[in-house]
Amino acid sequence: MTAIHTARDPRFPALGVAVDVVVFTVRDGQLEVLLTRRPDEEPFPGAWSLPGGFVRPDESADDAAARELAEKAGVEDVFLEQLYTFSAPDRDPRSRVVAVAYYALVSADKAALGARADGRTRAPQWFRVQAESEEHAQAFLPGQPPVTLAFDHDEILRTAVQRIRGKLEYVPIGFQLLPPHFTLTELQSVYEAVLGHPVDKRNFRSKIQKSGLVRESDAVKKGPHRPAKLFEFTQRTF
Amino acid sequence: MTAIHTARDPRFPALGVAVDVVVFTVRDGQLEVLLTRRPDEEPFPGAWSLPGGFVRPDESADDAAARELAEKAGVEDVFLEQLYTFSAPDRDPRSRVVAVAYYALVSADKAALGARADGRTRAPQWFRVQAESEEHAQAFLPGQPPVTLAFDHDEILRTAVQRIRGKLEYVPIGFQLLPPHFTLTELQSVYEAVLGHPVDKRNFRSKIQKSGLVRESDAVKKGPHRPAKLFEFTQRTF
DNA sequence: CCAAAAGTGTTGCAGTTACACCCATGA
DNA sequence: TCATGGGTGTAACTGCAACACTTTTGG
Repeated sequence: MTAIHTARDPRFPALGVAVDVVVFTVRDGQLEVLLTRRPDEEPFPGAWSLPGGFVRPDESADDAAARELAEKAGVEDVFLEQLYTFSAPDRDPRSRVVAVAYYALVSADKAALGARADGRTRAPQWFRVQAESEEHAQAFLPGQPPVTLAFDHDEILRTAVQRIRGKLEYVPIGFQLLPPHFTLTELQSVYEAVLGHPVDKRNFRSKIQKSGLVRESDAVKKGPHRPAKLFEFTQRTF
Repeated sequence: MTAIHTARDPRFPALGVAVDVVVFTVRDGQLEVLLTRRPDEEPFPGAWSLPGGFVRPDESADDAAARELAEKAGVEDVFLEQLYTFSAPDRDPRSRVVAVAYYALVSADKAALGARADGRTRAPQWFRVQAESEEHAQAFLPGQPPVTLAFDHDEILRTAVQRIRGKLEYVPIGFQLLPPHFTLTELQSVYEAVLGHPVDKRNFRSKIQKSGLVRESDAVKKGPHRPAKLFEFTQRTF
């Protein structure tokens, strides 16, 4: 900790730049977020926090976020977008760290592969997101009270939930949370999980079909009931 | 330049955090942006650039942006919002600098007070913004070709123009660009300048009046024609 | 034949667009 | 009286919300 107080170029005060990634998935109709456990050291020993880490000298923040996502969640080539930069001088009690926050959308099938442990942090874990109002968002495990996240990560999570809700209305990000083939009911379930409220089935289906964003495939999903047509995106990126 | 390579905490590589502020105003129906001239030293000697500077150890990026705005544009208490963080490793050829970009909206009456010079940089100057398509935005002086900005500031400017256009549609930021009392024609002119295209007078007026965001005052603006009613915002903040 | 989920249309309302003329004033 | 910008209403259209029953399958 003393090293950072050595004499240096005054334009570069002792200050770190980190990325934190809010990784979302939807599983069983529930919005979930990936959290990692902090080591048993100050600050916030053992607390849950968003996966993140310092930006390396030769990489952009975007690169760093993608790297963290690969390391902590084990996923690549997913939707990843910058959220906001958090820079309160005391947001990290040890030293000055500016956090460039990102959010990622991962389909449930990819999410299952991820969540690997490394040496310092224990295995990351998926938490459900509870966000009844616009101003609150909390992570919790079923049957347990919500957890309080380290640093300002509760605020980052809240900001991320607001962002995806707003964005879902006019950008087709819902597709990012599904495998290549999906039923319209599954797509609707994703929308409901993100928005936090039910949507009308007939209106939803007609809107989606009119949008031209999905194409009917010839496969069906079977079950102990009427089979559902499987759809696919007409374009993978937007 | 060597100082930043001294041994130090590895979590804090030699890396600076700066803020750049895209200060907009609307004057004579034209969207304008404030630019400062770089000193005659590398990199980009004498080039025009967005006002900005390094974040100090004890201030947040928000604070730094507000400070830059006060120092370079001479304005305080204006609309100022974070835009995006630019972090390509080579965006500053000298050394690693991450830029947290902001955009500000200043009314033309306040803008006239600002634009002061300091020792290193010459007096900042207002440039018009040309942005016919969504993908291009350039600064220019009347009768002159567009200027190429230093660093990645052309990209930042373009991002800022996209942002205010998108935001204007659903957030009443147009008011930030006007003095406390204004005519509906002036407000319409601000919208047209930001959006870059004309809007229908009758539809605009009925939408604004229905919104409840403005209140008719009892003053009028005179001229060599029929006097126009002056309006005021019903709320100063949103 | 029963349970479970899939699938399907219409109507009313609200918001948006397109559009042209008269009004009040100062010079 | 003329030039200048201020001010006003309506009709067609489009998108969104509300709403309930029939179909297909496996067990």
